[in-house]
Amino acid sequence: MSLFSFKSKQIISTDKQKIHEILTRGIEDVFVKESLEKKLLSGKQLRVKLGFDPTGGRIHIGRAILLRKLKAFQDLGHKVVFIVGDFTAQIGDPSDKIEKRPMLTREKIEENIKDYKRQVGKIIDVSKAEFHFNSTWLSKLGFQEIAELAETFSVQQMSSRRNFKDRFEKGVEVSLREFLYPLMQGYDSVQVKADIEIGGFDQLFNLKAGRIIQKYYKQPEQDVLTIQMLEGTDGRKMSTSWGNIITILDTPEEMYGKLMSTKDELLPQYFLLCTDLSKEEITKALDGVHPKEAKMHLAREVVALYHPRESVQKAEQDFIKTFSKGGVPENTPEVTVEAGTKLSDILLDAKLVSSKTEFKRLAEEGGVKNIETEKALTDIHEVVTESITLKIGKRRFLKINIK
RNA sequence: GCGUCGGUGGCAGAGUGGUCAAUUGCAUCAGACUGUAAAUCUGACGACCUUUGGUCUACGCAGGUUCAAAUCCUGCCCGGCGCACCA
Repeated sequence: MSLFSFKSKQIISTDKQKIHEILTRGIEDVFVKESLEKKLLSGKQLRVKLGFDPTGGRIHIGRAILLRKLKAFQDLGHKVVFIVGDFTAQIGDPSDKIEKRPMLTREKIEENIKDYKRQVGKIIDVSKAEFHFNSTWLSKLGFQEIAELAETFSVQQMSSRRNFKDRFEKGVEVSLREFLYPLMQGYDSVQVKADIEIGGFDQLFNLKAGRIIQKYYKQPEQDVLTIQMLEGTDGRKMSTSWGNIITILDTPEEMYGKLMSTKDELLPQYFLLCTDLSKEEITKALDGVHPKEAKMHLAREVVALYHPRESVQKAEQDFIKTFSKGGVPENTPEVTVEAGTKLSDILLDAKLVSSKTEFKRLAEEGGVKNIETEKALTDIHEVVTESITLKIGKRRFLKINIK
């Protein structure tokens, strides 16, 4: 062991209250609980692993639950270890096999990681965390070793994994390669000597695979922590393609608004998983409180985690002004046109409507309003002769100035 | 490779020669109502126009049959499943 490892002796907190919080809040499953508790109380610095694919994209607040959990570990003094799945990203997940994923170039991966670090940095101190590329070791494995790794699982074991089983029953193909994926992820754990690995509940099998592989390599087995899955703002699974996500890069206004538009039933879940409020505070925030007020409270709490305090207030005021009082938001887009320009053309140019037909529909439905007079503009051939501010539907606004 | 079923609007999934710009569900959008961009109800949901109507483009791609095709035929491309290939 080199001298450098003694350079910064990390002080590890064994605060029982905090440990309890880590192991229960927003947690779906802990495996093995006793072992993990013991480890955390031992005062030894633990290596907490989280893998991610460098495919780019924004981190949403469902994913942020994981990161916030990591942060809790980091706060206790433990080591956060990120595995950049550059290898697994390329060959790993064949579930979307309609189109073969384009191979990510080295530069693209680097760029994505930089971006990822920037985003993660909003939650975690990345300077204290380790980053490893799993191609470093996975690309060097030979068939000999892969075969040995494969020996650690039986086909029956793999087949009983729920999402494989489902597909067998439905008659949907499961490729052999998919069987290999847990092996790779597990091997990552061996390489970084993970004490703990965390992931979403859907990752349970892969996480546990790490234990099996570590055991094979005569390493102490990692304990596994799975996080509850956060539902999207509409109650469905959170997914980029559904558009029901809140990302940690959203502006305060976007975040606030999206949180306000969540279903009432999701309130307790969001409070528990997305804020730092204690259980008692959450109970207080919900008990007998008007859902709208509770939601505003939630929105303030969440926005404050990712944005400065002042912008929280601003976002709230903006929301009240725009939606509760029917006003105009701060950042209303503006256009300047010649007098006599057709309204339909202006809106089309401003991309507020996708076609003239859409404009026609909106106008006929009374969805295009002059904000000052509250009058709906129903004439589809309306021509603009003076400066006006329009509200189209509930959340599209445009200020039109005349040259 | 052989067989078989299939490729339809953002998605799922009807439709098997005219009444199809295409049922329905989800998503989306609007209106009403409200507690908010929630819930509920109502409506809209290819584009363009001189708009009780008209025109164009669209049901994997390319042709063909027909007065008429998402629907029938031929070829091609892509996908699911079964069989074979191993034992």
